[in-house]
Amino acid sequence: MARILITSALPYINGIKHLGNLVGSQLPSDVFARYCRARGDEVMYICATDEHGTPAEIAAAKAGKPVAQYCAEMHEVQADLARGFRLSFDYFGRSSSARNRAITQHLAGRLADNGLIEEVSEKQVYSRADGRFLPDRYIEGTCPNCGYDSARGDQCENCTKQLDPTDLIDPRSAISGSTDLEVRETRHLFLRQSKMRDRLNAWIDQKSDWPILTTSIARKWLNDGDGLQDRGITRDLDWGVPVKRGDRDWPGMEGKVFYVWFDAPIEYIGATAEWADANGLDDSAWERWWRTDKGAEDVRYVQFMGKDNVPFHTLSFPATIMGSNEPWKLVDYIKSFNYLNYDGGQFSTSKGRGVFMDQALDILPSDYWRWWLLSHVPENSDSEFTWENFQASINKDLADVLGNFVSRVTKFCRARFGEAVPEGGGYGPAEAAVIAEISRRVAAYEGHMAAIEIRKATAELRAIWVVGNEYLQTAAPWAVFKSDPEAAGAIVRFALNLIRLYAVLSEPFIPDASATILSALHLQSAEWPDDVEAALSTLPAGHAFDVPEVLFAKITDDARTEMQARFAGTQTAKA
RNA sequence: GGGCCUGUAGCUCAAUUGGUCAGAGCAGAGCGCUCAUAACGCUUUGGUUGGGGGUUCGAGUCCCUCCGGGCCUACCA
Repeated sequence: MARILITSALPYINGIKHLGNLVGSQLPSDVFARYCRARGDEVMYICATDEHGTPAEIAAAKAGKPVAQYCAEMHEVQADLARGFRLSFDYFGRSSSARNRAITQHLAGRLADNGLIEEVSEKQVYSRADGRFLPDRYIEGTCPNCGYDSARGDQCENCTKQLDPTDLIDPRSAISGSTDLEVRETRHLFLRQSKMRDRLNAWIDQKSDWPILTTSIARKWLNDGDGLQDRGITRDLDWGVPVKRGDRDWPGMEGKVFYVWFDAPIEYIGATAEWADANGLDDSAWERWWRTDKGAEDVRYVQFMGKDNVPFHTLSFPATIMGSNEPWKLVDYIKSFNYLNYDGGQFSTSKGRGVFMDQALDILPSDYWRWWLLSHVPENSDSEFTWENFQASINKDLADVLGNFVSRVTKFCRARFGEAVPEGGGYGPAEAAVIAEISRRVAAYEGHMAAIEIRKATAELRAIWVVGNEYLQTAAPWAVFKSDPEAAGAIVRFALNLIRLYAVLSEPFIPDASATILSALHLQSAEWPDDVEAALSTLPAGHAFDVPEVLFAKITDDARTEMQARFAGTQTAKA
C-alpha cells in the first residue's frame, strides 16, 4: 500500500470555469485519486480556490461586493460544482485561509533568512482614479507600432509586439478608463531564483520520466537568455497574504501583500492543514504528508495542471520549498495538459463561447461529461470539443457498449430466471477464454493508470466492456435456454458477474453509473479485481438484484443541434 | 523575433522509442443474431504517415528544408 499525495492546480476564484479548465487538471487528478484509492493506496487529494490578486478584486468590485465576501461566495459556488462533477477531493480549501497565510509568511521568512530575498525598488504605473497600481496588462492605449487603439501594456494584441506600458500613446486604466495615471516608485521583494538555478537544473535533469511538455517548459525558463530570472513576490494590493517575515513585521513592506503566484502553490500545504483542522486532527496529521522529517519520506507526490501552470510548479514553487532549507516534500511527478478547444475556436468567457461547468450539469449528468472529457483529455496536444463527437462517444461507448450490455443481461435474466443470479452448471472453456482476455486487459488498464496515461486507460476500459458483448453473442444464452436452461443460467451468472466487474473497473471514470450498477446488484462496496477469475465468481447463485433504469440515455440529433446553437456564443467561430 | 509542441484513414487517436503487410474506435459497405437503449457480433472498403531532400540493410520514428496548426515568451492568473 502506497501513500499518494495528489494536488490539482487551483481554479481561480473569479468565475465559473469552463470544461477546458476542468479537463486540464481537476478531472484527470480525480480519476487518478479514485484509482489509487480503489487499489488500496492511502490517498490525500487536495484542491482549493486561488483567491488573491487583481482579477479577484476587480470581479468583486464589478459584483458590488467586498472582496472577502465575493470570494467566500464564489468558493461555495465552485465547491458545489466540484461536488456536481463528483470531484473527490479530500479537502477543497481556500488560498485565503489562515493556514495558508501563516505558512506563506513562514516560508518567506525562511527564504529571507537564507539570503534568497532581495528588496528592489521599481517604477510602476499608478491609477489615481482606481486607487491602485496597475499590472501591465491592465493598462490600455494606442500601440506606437501599429496604431491599434486597445493595445495592452504588455503586448499589442493586434501586431503582437511586446510593449512596455510607458510606450503606449494616451494610456488609460483598463479598469476604469481613467487617464489619470502616473509612474510611482515602489519597493518590492524579489525571490532570488537565479541563485537557485543550478539546484533547479539538477533537479529537473533527474526527471527523465516527466512529460516532455513539463520539462521542456522548465528548461526553457532555466536556460533561455540569461537564465532563470529573479521574480517579484509582492504586490501593492489590499487583498492577499500580508507581507510578514514569519510572524514578525517586515519593515518597509507595510500594506503590501504577497503575489498570488507565491502563495497559491503553498496552499497545497495550507489546504492539507485545513483538512486536518476540519477533521479535528492535530498538525502531525497533515505534516506526515508534507514533512519528510515527520513521516512524508514514503509519500509519492503527483501534481496535475494545465501547461500554463508549469513554470510556477517546476521553478518558483520548488525554489520556495528548496530555499527554505526545511524538509518539505517536493513533487515527484508533474502531469501537465494541453488545452481543450471548443468547436473550431477557443472557449471564451467574454464571448459566451463554449460550455461552462454549471451549464454542463444542467444539460446532462456528470458521468457523460467525465467520460467524454477524459477519453479526449489533451495529453499530447490540444484537443477539440465538438457536439458531433460528444454525441457519438456518449451514444456509442456509454449507451450502446456499456449501458446496453447491463440492460440486455439483466432483462434477459429477469425474463427467464427472475431477479436473482441463476443456478446452473459451471463455467467452461468460453468463460476461461474471457477470463484470460480480461485479465490481460485489466493488467494493461492498470499499467496505463499507473503511468497516468488517461486516454489509453479509457480505450482499454472500453475494450473490456466490449468483451462482454462478444461473449454474450457467442454464448447466446437465449438460444441455449431452449434446450439447456441450466447451461443458459451459467452464462447469465457469468455475465452478471461481468457487470459487477465493470462497475468496479469503471468507477474512476463514471462513478455515478458505477454506484447505480452496484446498488442494482444489491452490493455495498466492491473490491478491486486483483484476481479476475475470482472476481467473476463473486456473485453467487441466488443473489438478488434489480434491473436498473437505463444507465445512459442517448443524445438525439435534435438535442445536439439545439445545444450546438445555444453555446455557439455571440460570434461565429470562424470568420 | 526566439523557444517548445504538433501534422498518420472522412473524423478522433495508436504505433513497444530505428525493425514483419502503419493499427484501433467512429462513420461507410456486406452478412449474422433477436436477449437488449433499432442495441450486439462477424467480415470488409479507406493511408505515397503535410511536401521535398538526406542518413541507414531498414525511417511515421533521426537530420536538413519548405508549408500548415497550437502554446509559451517572466507584472493576467
